[in-house]
Amino acid sequence: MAKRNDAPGDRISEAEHAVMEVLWENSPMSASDVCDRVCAQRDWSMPTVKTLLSRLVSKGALGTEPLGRKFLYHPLIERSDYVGTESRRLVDRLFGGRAAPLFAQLAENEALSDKDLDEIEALLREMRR
Amino acid sequence: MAKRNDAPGDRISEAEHAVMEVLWENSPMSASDVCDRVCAQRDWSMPTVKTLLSRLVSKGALGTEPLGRKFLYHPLIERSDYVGTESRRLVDRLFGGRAAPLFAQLAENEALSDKDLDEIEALLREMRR
DNA sequence: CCATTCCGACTACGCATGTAAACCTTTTAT
DNA sequence: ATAAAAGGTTTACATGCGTAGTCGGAATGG
Repeated sequence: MAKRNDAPGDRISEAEHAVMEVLWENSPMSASDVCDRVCAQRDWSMPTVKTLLSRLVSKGALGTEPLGRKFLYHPLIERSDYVGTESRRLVDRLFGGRAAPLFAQLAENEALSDKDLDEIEALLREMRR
Repeated sequence: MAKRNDAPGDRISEAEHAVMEVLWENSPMSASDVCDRVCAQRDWSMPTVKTLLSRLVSKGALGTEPLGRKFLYHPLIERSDYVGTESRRLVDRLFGGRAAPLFAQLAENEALSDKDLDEIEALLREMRR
């Protein structure tokens, strides 16, 4: 197996991730639209969002499609891929690649709601089949 | 509530984390001993390890205790705290704070061994009580 | 005692990141 | 048509991080 990186380029930083989130939620979007959403959460200015968009494009995480003279941005990598890669990174780094200790950790920190427990149980049962 | 950071200072970077790992495994240790262990895994040189140790000390993650003219380093923060904080960060950032989607993600990526499943099931049963 | 060695502290440096201003071109409104 | 607005590109800059060299003092060996 080769690199597990979907984007040919580098890693997506945390700030960049916030931008990705809004584009994953609502796909082809212009820079100003992205700014509207993102700047509502983080307190960023337009130039900041522009920079992040550019970096994501050069990292191969976003693609652009010209609409008139404007650009529409859309993700080139799947959210599930990103999330999967990041999750695995954490599990590898902190738990020697084993998921059970992670689960135990979350349990200990009371980070598991009843709903979580139910859903996990359901998933478990499903996987057993 | 204030800051969720255990160490009064800043975050522990990934390289720093590697140093913390060896000290969590074997607590009061001199810089050269740390270097021996760490440099076996990552390909670092002594100065690099020294730098990381210093940074960890100034971040409040490590304490030093003079032994002769040498220093012995030991963790000031618990591994479980660090691991817990990091896990929660990831869950918050990627899964809206819910653990079940993380679990689903790992399941989908086949990141769960049979052993993991067994252990998680056991934990689940235990928590239900 | 003097040279070598060991060690911690300080300095260095390039790259990523967070954050943003300046600039240039094109469109739009007056 | 001309000024203003909109949008993408370039440049900027401080901080953090990965990685490492140098310095100065203490210990040790001869």
